Formats: sequence, C-alpha cells, structure tokens
Amino acid sequence: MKEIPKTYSPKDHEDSLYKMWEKSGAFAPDPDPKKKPYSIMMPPPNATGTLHLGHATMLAIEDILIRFKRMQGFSALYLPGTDHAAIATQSVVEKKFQEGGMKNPRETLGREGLLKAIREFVEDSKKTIRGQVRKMGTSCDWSRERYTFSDEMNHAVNTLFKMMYEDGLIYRGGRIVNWDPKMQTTVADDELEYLEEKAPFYTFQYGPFQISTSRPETKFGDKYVVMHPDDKRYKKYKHGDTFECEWINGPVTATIIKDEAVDPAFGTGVMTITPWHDAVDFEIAERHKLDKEQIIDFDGTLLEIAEGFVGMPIQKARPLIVKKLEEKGLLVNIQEDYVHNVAVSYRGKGVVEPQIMKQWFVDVNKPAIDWKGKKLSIKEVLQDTVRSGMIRIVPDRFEKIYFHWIDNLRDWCISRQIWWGHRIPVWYKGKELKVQAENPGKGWTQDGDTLDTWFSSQLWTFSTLGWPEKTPDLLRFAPSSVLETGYDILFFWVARMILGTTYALRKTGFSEEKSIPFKDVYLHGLIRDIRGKKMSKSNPETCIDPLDMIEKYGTDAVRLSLVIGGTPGNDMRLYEEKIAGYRNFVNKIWNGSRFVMLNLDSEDKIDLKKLSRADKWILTRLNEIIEKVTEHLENYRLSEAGLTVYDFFWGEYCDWYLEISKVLKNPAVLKHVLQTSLTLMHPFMPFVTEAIWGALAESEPKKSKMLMTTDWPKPNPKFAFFSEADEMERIMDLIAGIRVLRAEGNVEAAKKIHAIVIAHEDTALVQDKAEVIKRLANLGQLDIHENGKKVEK
RNA sequence: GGGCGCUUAGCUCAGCUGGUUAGAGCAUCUCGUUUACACCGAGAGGGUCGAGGGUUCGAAUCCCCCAGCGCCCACCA
Repeated sequence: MKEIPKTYSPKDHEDSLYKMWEKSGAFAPDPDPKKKPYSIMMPPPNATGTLHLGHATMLAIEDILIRFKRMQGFSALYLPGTDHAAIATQSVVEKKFQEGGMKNPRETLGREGLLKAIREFVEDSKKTIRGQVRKMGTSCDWSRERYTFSDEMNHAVNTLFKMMYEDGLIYRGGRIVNWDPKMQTTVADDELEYLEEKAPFYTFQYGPFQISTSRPETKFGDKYVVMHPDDKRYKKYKHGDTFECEWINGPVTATIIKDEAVDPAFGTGVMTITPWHDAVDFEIAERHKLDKEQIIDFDGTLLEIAEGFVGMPIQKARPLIVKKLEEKGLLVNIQEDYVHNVAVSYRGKGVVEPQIMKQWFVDVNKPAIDWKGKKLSIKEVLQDTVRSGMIRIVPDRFEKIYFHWIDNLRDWCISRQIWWGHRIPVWYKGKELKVQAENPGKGWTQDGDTLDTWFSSQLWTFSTLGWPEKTPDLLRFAPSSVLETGYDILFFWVARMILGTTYALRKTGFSEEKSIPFKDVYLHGLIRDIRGKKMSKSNPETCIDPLDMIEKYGTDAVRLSLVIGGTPGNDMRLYEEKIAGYRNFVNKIWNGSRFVMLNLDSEDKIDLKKLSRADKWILTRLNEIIEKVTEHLENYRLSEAGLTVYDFFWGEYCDWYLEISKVLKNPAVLKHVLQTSLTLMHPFMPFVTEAIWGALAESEPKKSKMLMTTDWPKPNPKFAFFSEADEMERIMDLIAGIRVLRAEGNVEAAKKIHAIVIAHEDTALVQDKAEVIKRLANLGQLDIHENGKKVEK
C-alpha cells in the first residue's frame, strides 16, 4: 500500500483528472442509438473577460445534472460555447482605446480596424474562459464548442432573418426607439434600467392652460395640448380647437387633443406632447395623426428648432430655457426635488433619449406561425408553449412573470448602430431592397447596422446543432432537456429563445413538440455577499473570485458551496467560511476512504449470512439514501440531494459505522458503501471522488473503469433488512391497544394515539407517522383532513 | 399602482405533498489525541419558526390579515 497523505490536496489531482476525462472521450455523448438523449446547451459566457460567480454557479449546476444523467445511462450532450455579446464587447474594447488616449476609436480606426481589434480581444478572452470552464470540472464536449459569431451562426442568423422578412414578421419602420447617445446605438426595452433621480418639476403657463414638465428642453416644438375627453374642467374645449399663445421662441398656434392616455388626476390634467422623444406621446401622436418634430440630436444637443439654444447639450440648456420662460412671465412654479425615473442603458450606462428612427423590428402580433392547426402570432406561441406545459419553468412562480412580460411586449427593435455583431443581411440600391447575405452586385450597399445580440443568441439551442441543415445532432439532441440560467435573463434570453426557436423550427418542418428550445427551464438565484448585497469588484472585501477560491480550497468545495443551501429562483449569500466548510467535507471523504483502504482484505463479496446488525443498518440506510438522492436530483432539488449524501457520509458512515468497524469490521461492506457513496457524490464533487475511486481500483486492476462513466446506483432489494412494511407492522402492534378507545369518540382517541406514539421510547421505529395516522383513520378511529377539508373514507 | 420573494438558533440557511421530540454548518461551552481525519470525535447550551387571527386530532408547512426587508413590471406629462 502506497503512502497516502493525511490531507487531500486538490491541486495535486484536479488538472490531471480533468485531462484523463477529456482524453477518454467520455465528455462526448455516447453514440449508442439505444441510449436516450439528454442535452444541455451551456449558456455561452460573454467573451469579454473572466468567469464570475454567476458563471461558476451555472457550470456547477449544469455539470451536476449532466454527470448524473450520464451515469444514469443517457447519451448526454453538454455543449460549450461563448457569446460575442455585441454592445458589451464593443464598449469594453472602445473603452480600452479611450483609456489609452484614443478619443474616438470608431473614427480613428474605421469599421474594419475596430472590428479587427475586437476580434483579437475576443479570441484572447475565449482562451481564458475555456481554461476557467475546465477549472470548474465542467464535463462538456469540447469537440462541439460553438461561438455565437461564427460563420455557421451567421448563416443561421441570415436564414432566419430572411424567413421572417418574407413572412412579414420583420419589417423596417420609423418608430420610437431607445437611443443611447453614449454608445451611439439603439437599445431594447428590456435593456433599460431605471434610476431614481431628483430634479425640479416646472409648471408653465401655456395659453389658458398650465402644463408641467421636468424636461423643459423638449418643449420647443410643443403645439398640441392633450386632456382626457371626460375631464369636466375642460368641457368647453373641443377636440381640434386651436388657439394662439406665447411660448419659448415666440407665439405658436396650439391644437386641442382629447385622449384617454391622460390621467385627469395628475397635476392639472393637461399636458403638451413631444412625440419624437417620448413613447407615450408618440402613441398619442400616432392615434391622432399629429406632426412629429425632432428637438434633440442624436448626440444629445439641441437642433435648429431651439433657435437661440441650438447646439447646446440638454443639461446646459435646461436652466437657460426656464430662465427665458420666467422672464416672459410664463413660469408658474417650481417644485424642487421631484423624484422621477431616468432610463439608463443596461450595458453602456448612458442616459437614454427616446428618438424616432428608421429601424428594423420584429412584429410580435402578426399571426404568421403555423401552430397546432392555427395561425398564431409570436405572442400567442410564446404563451402557448408554457401554458400547455410543453415548457416547464422551475420554480413555477416565474411562469406568471413570464406571462406578464408577454402581455407588455411591444415590437422588438433588432437593429443596432454598432459594428460588432451580425450585419443586417439587407442591401439597398436607390429605392430597391434585397434581403440576402451576399452582395447582389454593383451599386448595391449593405445596411450599415448590426443585429441585437439576442437575435443571434435566441438560436443557441439549435443553431449549435447545425440548423438550418438537418444534421444527425439536430435530430437527436433538439429540443434540449433543460436550460439552466439566472432568473435575471428570463426576458432577455429565455423568452427570446422560445420566440426564435418555435418560429424557425416550425418553419423548417419540425413538429410543435420538436420546435421548442428546451423542455425545462431551471432558474438559479443570484449570488450575494455576506450582507446580502450584490457582489461587485468595487467592493473587494466581500467580492469573491471563484478562481481564487478554487486555488485555495479546491473545485469540489467551491462547487458544493454554490449549490448547497440554494434553492431555485432564490438568491444565496456566499462567504469564505462556507467554502472552507465544504473543503473540510472533501477532506473528510479523503480520510474516511484512507481508513477503508487500510482495512481492506482480499475478500470483497458481501456475504449476506455474515452481517452484523450495524452492517445491516448501514446497508439499509444506503438503499434509502440512493433512493432519496436520485429522487431529489430528478426534481431539481440539488441542494437537498447534496445535503442528503453529505449527512449520510459524514454523520452515519464516518462517525458511526467506521467507528464500529474499529471493533467489528466487515471490509466488504465497508468498501461497498464507500464506493456507492462516491458514486452518489460524484456529480457534486467530481475530483475527490474520482481520485479515490482510482486509488481503490489499484487494488483490483480488473475493475478500472472511471467513476465518471460508472452506472448510477439503484437500491439493492437484498439490503432492505429493515423494511418499511416490517416497521409499520411493529408500530401497528404497538398501538393496537388503542382500538378500545374507539368508543370514546374521534377527538379523544386521536389525542391519546398522538400522546402514545410520541411518548413511546422506541420512537425511532416510527418512520412515517402520517401513514400510521392514515391507517388508523381507515380503521374508523379518526377523520383525516387535507387542506382544511375532510377526506372521505 | 400591479406582482413576486424572504422573515426559522448569535450568524448563514435547509425543512419536498400538513404528521417522529423543528434540523445543518459556522460560532460558543465541556471533555477527548483511540486503527482515518484537529480541515477531527463525543457531548452541551441556544428557537413561543416576523405579529395576530382561522382551518385541523395535529400547522414552520394550508387560509386570512398586518408589519419589516428585498426584487420585478408598469406609470411618472
């Protein structure tokens, strides 16, 4: 027997074990067609930097699921990849240049130059990320690695765009969009963040009315006064009436508009509108076919309409405009410190200015998808997939949130004015327009815009398998079994995947059941620091870098700390002591195994006739543990599953059974329980378990299969020495005497049963009190209630 | 304004469909180096399960109501 160190050192094993797994080919799905497919497409991390705790959590959870299923005998595909993350990546690279002194990288480098720089940066990031994903022990199939901006992906994106355009689901139109003046691009509704800001709230005299605003700089072109049609105060004004009034740059002719969008209870119940720079105003203007005029330029300065203020940034102009109105006697009052929300770009953090622009949109209301015998709109299909149970969201409360999001969904603006991303496959020549990837010929120029990142990542689960080609992988592994991600991108990504996948796959001949991106959605919570705050690098005291922790405590400990104690959809706090605690557990396994290895003998078959009471007990418990862990894992209760083996291995096997073995030992049982426990623990902590498995195999060279590809255990009926049925009979005997209480009536009988069952010193025998009570009820001794209702019979 | 989540031991959290005497880790205290492990073992203390009502033989769990904290969505002229 080799000298085994007393302390497990993760560093001495992890890299070589990972290499062994990778080399063995076991990360790839088993090609055996008899095996059922199981697939997870790894949500691709942005190729912009390094792995954080969110990624680590995702990888830990997915790898547990995939290892579990692989051991259960599925042909398990875990497909890795990275995301080009359009806006995020371009802004990171631009910032780098700016920090290096280049004021305007777009201007200095030009389109091709900047793209080249981004490409290099991304390739570098990808390398880093691949290394980090491996560090986590992730058992994904590297031979199938994908990237959202590869040529194959581009082909899929162009194909989808063309199909949707031809079906009228993609259109080009001048509509109001969110413009980020900082990044110089549009951003989607979901990519806005609202920050509370205190600003003065001004009320001005506008003809006979008083109107209020926190943004006087948008008011130059105001020539419509809107009020609710039922507002009695303004009954004498009719829709379409006009009047003359004095305004910022002289007299204007104003028109009265009656519209229900106005809340009569807010302020004076009257407002002027700025359709070019406000979504609600835009809708009012659309309804009544009103003029729209641009006031603010795309760089955030005022246009000619502002006359004396032209060219001024809005923040600078605001007080000056107020001053001018005050001098004209039109300022009624100022309410200081008025709280309102400012829309900020989620990525670039620039303050967003609504603008009317010609952009590309996805129509979410047009009935154009063949779905279960009807023509349905994108919105309707989105609803149906979840409502009909084709897709299940875990935890299910997020289904409500999902439906609510769909209710509020507007047409999706998919064009972006940045350069890093899939180019819009549209060409123009004069008034002509062609939708295709290739240049149609001389005189044609391509649309300069790129597509929203989510337009390409919505295709992730099936474009990665070769779509639009009907590859064997696509036919076998789509739809994927589960999508595991943080609840914070439910709308950004999860919903959009359902959108893109159902359309694309239905369109290319797949059945409804086959046209969903995934069957289950598992949403994990956010990792927070010990105080419950979001972790950020700006707070190094509580911010934890998963790679530092791996270095210090080993991957197995980090994986456990990210999974145990967490429940789907709920945030979890993480702190170093917790990781240290699981490091201790890893070491415990190491040492428990060391003890076993020191006590092995040549005979390793369990002889049922030579079992002590302790042997029988530990084998019975093992059966129960197998059953419980399997059931928890099947139902996405990862934390419960992990805790169950943890408690069993440490509390029962090590603290109790190993101690007994010092006096009365059965090496065969010792080894069997250890090996089975290692199997159960392997998905959670692949490294130690594999290392020990290998060490055990040294003594029996014929059985040298890797733990990773060993079969998942099943309870062994021969080891059920203390069956539940036996226990139940004993309990029934125990309480048989109470039957005489029947005559005394239900309540009294029940109370006495309660007291007796609880007070009996051998309560360990009472494994399932509920069952006892139910059986008593069947004997007519008491009523059973469930959810407040009496259960008949 | 609408919705969701959380509130359980000093701290961080489990507790699946109501059913053994409400659990774990860390922390605290006592004892202990014995065929693995001090990153350990044996044991102890510590909880009216946020407040109040209800249903039930039985409630941390189900229902109602309230409070505090957090999050999401909509609106914000």
